[in-house]
Amino acid sequence: MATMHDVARLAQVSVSTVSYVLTGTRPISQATRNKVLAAMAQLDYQPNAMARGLASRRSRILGLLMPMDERGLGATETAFVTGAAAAASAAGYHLVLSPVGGGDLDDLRRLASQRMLDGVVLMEVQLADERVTVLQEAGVPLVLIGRTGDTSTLSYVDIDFDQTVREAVAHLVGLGHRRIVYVNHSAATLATGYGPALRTRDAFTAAMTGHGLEPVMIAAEDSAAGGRAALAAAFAQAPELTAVLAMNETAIFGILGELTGRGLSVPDDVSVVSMVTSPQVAELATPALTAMTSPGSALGRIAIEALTRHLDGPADLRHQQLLPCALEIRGSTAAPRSRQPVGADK
Amino acid sequence: MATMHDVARLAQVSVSTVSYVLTGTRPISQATRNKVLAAMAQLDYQPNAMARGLASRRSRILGLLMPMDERGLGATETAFVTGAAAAASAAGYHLVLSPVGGGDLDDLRRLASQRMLDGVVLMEVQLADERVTVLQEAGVPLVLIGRTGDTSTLSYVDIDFDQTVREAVAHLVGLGHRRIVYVNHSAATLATGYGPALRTRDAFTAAMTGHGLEPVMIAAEDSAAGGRAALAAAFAQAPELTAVLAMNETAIFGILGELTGRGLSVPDDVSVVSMVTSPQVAELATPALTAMTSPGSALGRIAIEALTRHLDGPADLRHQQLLPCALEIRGSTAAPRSRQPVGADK
DNA sequence: CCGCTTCGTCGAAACGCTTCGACGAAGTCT
DNA sequence: AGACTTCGTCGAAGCGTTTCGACGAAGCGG
Repeated sequence: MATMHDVARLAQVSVSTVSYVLTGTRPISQATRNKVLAAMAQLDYQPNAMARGLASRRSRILGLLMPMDERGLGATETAFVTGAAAAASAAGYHLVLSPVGGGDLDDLRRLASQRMLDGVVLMEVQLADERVTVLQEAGVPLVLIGRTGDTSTLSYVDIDFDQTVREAVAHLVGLGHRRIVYVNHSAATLATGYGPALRTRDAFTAAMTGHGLEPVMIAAEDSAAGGRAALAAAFAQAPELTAVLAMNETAIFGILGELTGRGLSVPDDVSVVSMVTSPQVAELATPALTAMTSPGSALGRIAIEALTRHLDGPADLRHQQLLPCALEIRGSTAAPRSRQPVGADK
Repeated sequence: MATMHDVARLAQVSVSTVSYVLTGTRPISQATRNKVLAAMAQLDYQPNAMARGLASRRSRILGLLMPMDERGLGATETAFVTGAAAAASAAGYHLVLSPVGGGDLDDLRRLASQRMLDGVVLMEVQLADERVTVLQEAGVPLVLIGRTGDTSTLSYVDIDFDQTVREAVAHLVGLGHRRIVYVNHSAATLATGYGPALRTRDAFTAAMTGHGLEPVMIAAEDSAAGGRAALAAAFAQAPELTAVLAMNETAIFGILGELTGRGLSVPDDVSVVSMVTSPQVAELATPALTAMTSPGSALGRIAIEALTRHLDGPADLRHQQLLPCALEIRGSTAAPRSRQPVGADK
């Protein structure tokens, strides 16, 4: 493995000159640069990342910390990752994904204190998230995907849940639906302070109230069975419902199954809108789901860009941005059969 | 940020003694050790990963290289990851996930040559995989999840597709099915030399032939639409089919939808077995799918253990191991209606 | 044609750790 | 009791970079 010394010797320049060619920190004449470059190519030289990191005190590695639960990464989260990876690579950083579970707070502290990561993007942030505290104490530059409760001091990118819910409700109301049920994540998830669940809940209430309608929300376990149970609960609370708005990507298949099981057709009897969903998942269902498509890769990209800007630029500016989901109409929404002049049988 | 010198000064020992306490490379008396440990605690000392890596020429970082396509990680792949992460942590290594796409061969070469990774686990290996070559040339210790065509020189862990298919077919045949169609990945995927697709194809042919039955295989695009098309093709080729064996986790929902669309019920009219599937996905469908459950986290764990053993132990032993999937019977398989004495209407 | 910048390069000192050889102080063997 | 091993510790030499101060060589205005 060739070192800088080897390159310097072959090119007949000093080691520091080689370093300047590599980093661009000081001007180098074209002639010298070419000599050095040629020597590098000839020796197939690759700088040693550790030595570089030690001397410069920056690793050029960014961490993307994501909790990995059993359920796996949905296409939405994957889009974060690919967007982030592309942006990091473009900015000349490596991106490493670290599957830190909730229990690994010490592990996280260690990782952060070891100066191995120049900065960190944190996914799936809770309203009160200890990881944020740990990272801040360790002095690691930080950007969130999601938001804590107190957003004032941190950089973040997040989905604009308020607008997303408002649009979804508007779509349904525009079709003529009046009785709309919102299927959220589980009660347990709500209790832990999971931001998206909480924010969409409030946004739903506000949107429905704004239309003069009564908001009905059901909490569903993140499973197909949870979706089925939620739908049963929904019919119990609002027998005349004509539309379901679902936040829970996992439960949605249970909801659809239960609907079919009750002999109800989508979208003729009940319309379904899936929130914060990727096109891939929306297409899995039959009929394909009308969904609010999450701006997945853009979120990842923007987070990384904010982070690198913070690292490279001198300014310690805060970046705070909300992105709405886009309404994509597919086959699971239509005007309600019973009150619209579409085909008033039954 | 405290350094080793600070600790040494406070504990009134030499720097090397502190290092020996940390690494256990040489014996240290209990008294000295306690002094050092106390000093570390008092200063909240954390060793600098870069300096450590530079001096010891090992980063204690392992890479898990996984291609990230749009579709996201299924629960199966996620299980690899969590299993691997747990094993790495237990062995005192960090695990970083690197989403290297197919095009990033140069990127991979750079990563490997920069001595930042002590070793690598490679996922989703093709039969002829350039990444393997690149990594081998860079001299990075390597374990595969999956296999290349020539398995002789490499360490790997993989699913025992042969046995898995055999068991699945045996289950179906045991129920009385004779006309079984195998829905594989797409023709394009097969053409790229994707091992699982190829191996299951051959295993299916062998298993069916072994039962004196005719193997029918359909290639399906990895999408719900692909599944629907595949089912149509299946009925064209084998109108009297009573069972579907599917390798394609994405297409399976299309298959089920199309079955329902044709007025066929699962499992009464057609039995469905999903291969290499996680319980979570199997439960999404209605009825829940009988599936061959992949040994996900075990695969990840074993791969990492093989890698760390290779790194820490002196031996350059090869580790080659196959794990079968476990048959989990749920609601999507039953005896075929038409030829079994169950209820011979229609 | 003389001081003054600017340019391009060099040598050497970090960066924070591991590891090697050395060396007293004990213990062990004969 | 002397010659030999351990045992526990130290000092110093790296590991392969970056970065700082210095310094000749040009280039420039007056």
